[in-house]
Amino acid sequence: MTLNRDDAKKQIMDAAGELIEQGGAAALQVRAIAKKAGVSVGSVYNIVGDIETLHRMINVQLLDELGMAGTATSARLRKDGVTDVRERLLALAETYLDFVERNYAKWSALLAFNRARPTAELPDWYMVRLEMLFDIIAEVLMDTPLGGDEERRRIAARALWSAVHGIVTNSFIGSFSTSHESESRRQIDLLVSVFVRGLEVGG
Amino acid sequence: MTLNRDDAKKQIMDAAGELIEQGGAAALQVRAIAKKAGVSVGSVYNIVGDIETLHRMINVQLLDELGMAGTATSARLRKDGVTDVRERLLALAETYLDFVERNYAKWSALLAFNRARPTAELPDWYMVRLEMLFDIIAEVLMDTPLGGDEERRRIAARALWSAVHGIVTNSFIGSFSTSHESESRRQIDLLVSVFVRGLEVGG
DNA sequence: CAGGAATTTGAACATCGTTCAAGAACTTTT
DNA sequence: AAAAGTTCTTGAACGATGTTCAAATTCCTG
Repeated sequence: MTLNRDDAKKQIMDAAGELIEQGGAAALQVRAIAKKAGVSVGSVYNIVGDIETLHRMINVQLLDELGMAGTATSARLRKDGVTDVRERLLALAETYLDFVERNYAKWSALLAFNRARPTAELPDWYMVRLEMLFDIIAEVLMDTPLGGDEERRRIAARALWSAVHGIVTNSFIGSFSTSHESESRRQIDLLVSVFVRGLEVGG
Repeated sequence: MTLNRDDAKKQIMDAAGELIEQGGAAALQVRAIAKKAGVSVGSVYNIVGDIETLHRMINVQLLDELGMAGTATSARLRKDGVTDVRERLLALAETYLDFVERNYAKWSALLAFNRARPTAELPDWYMVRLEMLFDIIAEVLMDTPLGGDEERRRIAARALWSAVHGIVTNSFIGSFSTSHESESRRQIDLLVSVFVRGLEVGG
């Protein structure tokens, strides 16, 4: 019994994901993928193209999962009637932090993706998904003095998301073993709290 | 006339830097390095170890340069008698942004460095240099209500630095071609301004 | 200048991503 | 149901990569 194309594609994606989780982006090797997925080396190329494309697909899948996690948190907050901006931003940051913790190897591989010199072409597969994440934050910022100014709200949403992203990334790289969890949580808590207070005060 | 060991090392480092600037981390290949530096393949291994070690050396050099740039800005601000916290933080962020712009390929290669699965061992070559950068920020935060609380000041400094780092990284990845410059500057300006206002207001 | 120590060299090796002619499997036609 | 045509799968082969190490070369010392 052989696999049809869709099943084979799923097998390859799963094998690739497991390999990254076990050995990082460096472990994403055609022969290992083929063996784990139960197909030949040539089939990997027929089905997913080259390795770079496969890694891109893994990254897209990962960003989509993150987007769904963010959307789910956002919906839960709405259902629970949580209105406090600080609390909602912290909950979303917590969702992001949890996600990176649970998918650290894949996330690290995503960040290490750009090994070739950056070209002028913008990777829209990345940006399109980032926009969705920004929008989740922007929606929360509706309930601040920024609510009326769409442009500034957009800027603030991107800034906040990128800020949390930077904190999480640096904390994980920095002290992976012991205190990265509480360390990044404290940084996020302080940054978000102070930022929201600054928002609610200023004109 | 042959090269002595120190000269050869410098030649190799320079060649490696040029290769990264031209073709990213993927262009860091032994034979290209050896040819450009005027030594043999074996000598590259005798002098700098393997390619990963060489890339680590490039990264350390880069972080040191960034540290020096930050220290220089800090000194200039002190000499000019600039006391406003917001202005000083923005000047430091501008220094960072300029640095990444001028060394984009090398910086991108640094971010793409961790291709193997992250181990429990913390890369102290990275952390030691990051600490220096954090300290520059922490010094500025002395002139805020956080001045007395050393622990919270440390957290805030790391959070701020990581935040700016995240903004710059995302902006460069996002829209490399046209508006990444003004986009990241606006995000940094907004984040720092709101954050400082929140600091000066709250207890 | 001879002899030993240290360094440099590049061919050789293992392994990587990728290709593609040949075979296997499947579909359509007669 | 057999044949012809089409599509897909396979894995050996190719070029390129990081790394090694015996031989050659250079350097140092008595």
